[in-house]
Amino acid sequence: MDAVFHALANDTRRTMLERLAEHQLTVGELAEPLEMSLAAAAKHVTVLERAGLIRKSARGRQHVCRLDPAALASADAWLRFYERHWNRRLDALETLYRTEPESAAKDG
Amino acid sequence: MDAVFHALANDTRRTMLERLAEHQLTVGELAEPLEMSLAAAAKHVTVLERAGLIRKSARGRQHVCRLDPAALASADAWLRFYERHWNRRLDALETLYRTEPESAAKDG
DNA sequence: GTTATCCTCAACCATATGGTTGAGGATGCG
DNA sequence: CGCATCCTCAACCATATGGTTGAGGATAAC
Repeated sequence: MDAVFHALANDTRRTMLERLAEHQLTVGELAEPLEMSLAAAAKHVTVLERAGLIRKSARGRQHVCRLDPAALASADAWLRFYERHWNRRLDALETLYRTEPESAAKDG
Repeated sequence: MDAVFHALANDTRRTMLERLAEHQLTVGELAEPLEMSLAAAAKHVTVLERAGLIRKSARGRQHVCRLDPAALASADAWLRFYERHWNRRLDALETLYRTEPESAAKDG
């Protein structure tokens, strides 16, 4: 889970995922629009792979990357689970504002 | 967005958020169960705060932390948006398997 | 006023991260 | 074969991260 969120915590890598949501792409294709070396881009790909967000397979000398939604689903599940709590808190706060504005203001 | 996912990419901080989903807590209360110094825990709190995930307010010498769901909602929105694409890809892949197993195997 | 408590801040350290370059393996092409 | 291409690997560098300790500010308690 650390690895998944860490992988998502970088705009280059999120952009890669966005592009991979459309087509599968080779490492070179992923690197092409980026203003960094191929080696640097390949490192980002490795981070995504080790987080389980993508899979790589060799096709000749090209390495094709495609999305693996399982890890993303687990991150999503984490957020959704706690979202329930947050919504509960927000509802409670809203109720508090309606009934006791001063106390609610103190709370937040 | 980088900051939000970075903040989530650490188990100590996710645990803090889980606890804050239940009650608001002081920095000391957040630090108490952790096997690290108060200063280290306070640094984690700062990371959460700078990501916009929590808000801190002074109450005497205690600093009370409570969840701010807005940033979490944005992370959730990102995941949900791309989830649509992933699901579409998965559906397409499934269809491909039904109609052209060999070609589908090549694709993944 | 004095002392204890809660927390921040600054300095420091080890390791991780994100980039570079250069070398080289494996494959495709003429 | 000989060479170009795609990519990995290793070494290196600057900076960030996650922890420590020690000092100290602000507030609470006596």
